[in-house]
Amino acid sequence: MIEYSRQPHYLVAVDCIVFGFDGEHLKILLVKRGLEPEINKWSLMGGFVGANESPDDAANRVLKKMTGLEGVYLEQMQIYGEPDRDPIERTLSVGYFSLIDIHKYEAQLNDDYEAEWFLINDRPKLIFDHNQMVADARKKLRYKAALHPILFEMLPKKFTIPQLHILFEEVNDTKIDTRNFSRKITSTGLLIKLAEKDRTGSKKGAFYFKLDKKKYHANSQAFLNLMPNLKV
Amino acid sequence: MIEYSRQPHYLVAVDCIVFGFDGEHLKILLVKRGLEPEINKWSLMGGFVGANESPDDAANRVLKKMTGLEGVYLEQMQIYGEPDRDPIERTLSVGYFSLIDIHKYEAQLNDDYEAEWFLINDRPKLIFDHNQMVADARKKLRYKAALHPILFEMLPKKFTIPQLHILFEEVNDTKIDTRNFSRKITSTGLLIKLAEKDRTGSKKGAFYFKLDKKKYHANSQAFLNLMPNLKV
DNA sequence: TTATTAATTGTCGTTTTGACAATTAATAAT
DNA sequence: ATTATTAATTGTCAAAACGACAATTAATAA
Repeated sequence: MIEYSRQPHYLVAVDCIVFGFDGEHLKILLVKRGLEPEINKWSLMGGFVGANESPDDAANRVLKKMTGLEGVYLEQMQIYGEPDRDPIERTLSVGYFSLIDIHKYEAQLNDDYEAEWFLINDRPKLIFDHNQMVADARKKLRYKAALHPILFEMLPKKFTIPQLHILFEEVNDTKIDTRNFSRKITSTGLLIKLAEKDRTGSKKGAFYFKLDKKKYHANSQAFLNLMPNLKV
Repeated sequence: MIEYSRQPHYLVAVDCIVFGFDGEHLKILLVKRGLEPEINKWSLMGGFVGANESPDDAANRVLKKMTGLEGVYLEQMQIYGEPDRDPIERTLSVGYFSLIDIHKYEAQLNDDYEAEWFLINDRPKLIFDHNQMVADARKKLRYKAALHPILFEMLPKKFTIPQLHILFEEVNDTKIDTRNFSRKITSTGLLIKLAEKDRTGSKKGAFYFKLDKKKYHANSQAFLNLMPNLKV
């Protein structure tokens, strides 16, 4: 009969794929690894799951420590558990992907943890299976963003439709008709138009919008169709 | 500095939510637990992740052992890792949900493992957080089935549209217009009409269909809209 | 031959979609 | 001051998808 005592025990870690948007391009936040093996190589931000915390707790803790941010969008992706994925000792890692407003990120932490933002399409090779994690996260981000209004999480409180438009194009790596896009986005009923305009980058200026938080949280589970000609 | 050696180690398990369809109702397969604690209580089928296997491997092994089936639909759901979820020792469990053709299930295994099929809406209380796992799996099944043609996995090779119709209604716990349903299902182009008819249960008989495997695998990632008036 | 039953095919107005064009509000140039 | 320029915004329209609803068909039983 199977008993607990005879079973092998493993290390359990979390790794976070942190996405941000600088107004032009999709970026991810990487850190220089601080322990052996592969010390000083680029990796995702991660850590071991402590004795008194759940994996979700651990991911939030790591994120807080390395970005200064709390209560950000964080979603469990999948577990990575090939027996030999860590050469030192068997470690299973729970992958999370996170969407943050890049401007809220506390830049002084760059120094503390040797963190750095990279263009998603121009990033260094990462340790272990972290490259696969990034690829999976990107795919999942695309999938979710096509159905649910999550990309707002990467924009400041006040944003314009052109900003949102560029972000959608970045995430999906495709061109989207501006006219149809703004109609579709406004028809969700999730945006509240503000009186103020953003004048940087255009003569006419683009109206700021903010999220209707109430409707956003009420409808965060609803299926939308935010991408034209959608084929995954 | 954080080192591997100082970190706590945990047991890692898998638990499978196995869905089946008997032609009328959605069912799940449960087993009587064979080890302490909570021995002889109903639980999901699960097991510890062995030293030389990934969690996916472990889930497949458990499923093979307890149902006799290989190569069935199996999808990672999420990890369950609250520190106190197992009273004996900290154990993290990866939840999987699986869709099988209930008729392929090898019934003699009922005796070997004290397994039993239960109506999804009339099941016993389960141990630990397994009740939550079932609730999560049900939600995820609904979500995925609304977008991707996965419910075929619970039907035999030859099936009729009325059978599929009942299954969709069961999964979504709602009535669906038969006329619109069959139009929508056939318009996916995934079904091949056979010459043979199923004569049980109706005078006219319903044509058998089979899945166009080629298109099915090519389009398994595509977004469909298989549920009318969809609001999650 | 007719009644019955469930499967199947059909109708049609409404809504959504997406390709494409025109207008507008500002600033910069003349 | 007038005009050119630029990007944001609003508009048009045909095709497709959607969903409420009805009629027909293929079999068996009466």
